[in-house]
Amino acid sequence: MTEQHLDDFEGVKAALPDDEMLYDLAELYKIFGDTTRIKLLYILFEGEMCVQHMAELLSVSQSAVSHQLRILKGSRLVRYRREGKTVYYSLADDHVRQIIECGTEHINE
Amino acid sequence: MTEQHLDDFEGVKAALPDDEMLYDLAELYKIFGDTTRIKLLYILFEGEMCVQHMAELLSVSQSAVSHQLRILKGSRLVRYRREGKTVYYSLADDHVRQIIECGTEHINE
DNA sequence: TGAACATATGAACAGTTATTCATATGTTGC
DNA sequence: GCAACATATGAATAACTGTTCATATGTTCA
Repeated sequence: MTEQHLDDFEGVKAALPDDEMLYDLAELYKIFGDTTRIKLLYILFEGEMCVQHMAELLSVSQSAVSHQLRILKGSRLVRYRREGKTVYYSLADDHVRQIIECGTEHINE
Repeated sequence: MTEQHLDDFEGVKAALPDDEMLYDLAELYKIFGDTTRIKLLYILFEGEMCVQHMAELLSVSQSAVSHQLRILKGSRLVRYRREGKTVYYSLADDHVRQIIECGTEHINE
């Protein structure tokens, strides 16, 4: 006996979000798909921190951290404020936390 | 006046999940960070579908779809059942939906 | 202004990844 | 067994990505 499967191509096609949104969504997840960036975000869960300290804490070069923060900034996942020579980064909002919690649930299934 | 920022390296370090979990988490998000895979998952939101139909629907080669399904299978995000020559894929559980909804919220902020 | 420091950025390189092509595996019906 | 079909898979290639190195920008203080 045959189970039900999708034959209505047009119906399914219509249910798909538009390409732009699918692209944006993939771009967002791509950002979480790197351990350095994930670590940076986890650090910022604890509060704000300057670039050099993040670099030291993760044993990564200052340049690498800066490059990654640029990406996080570009996606509006983090904010920053300058205080003299130092720049402190922090989470932009609570979305990051939610997204990471979502993924963590699957991992710890 | 100085705002509060993190100085307690050891404290923050202790708050970080272990490397293995951070790695797994990044690997999971990496999977969602590709438009073809996101589209496949969205299709499966509607129900189960065979490989060739997915390929046609997305205008991607059968081989490409199969390769991507392999990755999705590997992360236990999709299931499959064989019916004769045909293999039908479907979502493994509701985690996928939750994770994607989480990301969508940030996009539509 | 100039030295010292913190961060940002461009170019180059190495490693990774998605697709394609060719082909193998697996299933059905003759 | 064999032809036809559906799917899976390995190798090769092109595109993308993260890090490093060198250097630029920006800030402070003397």
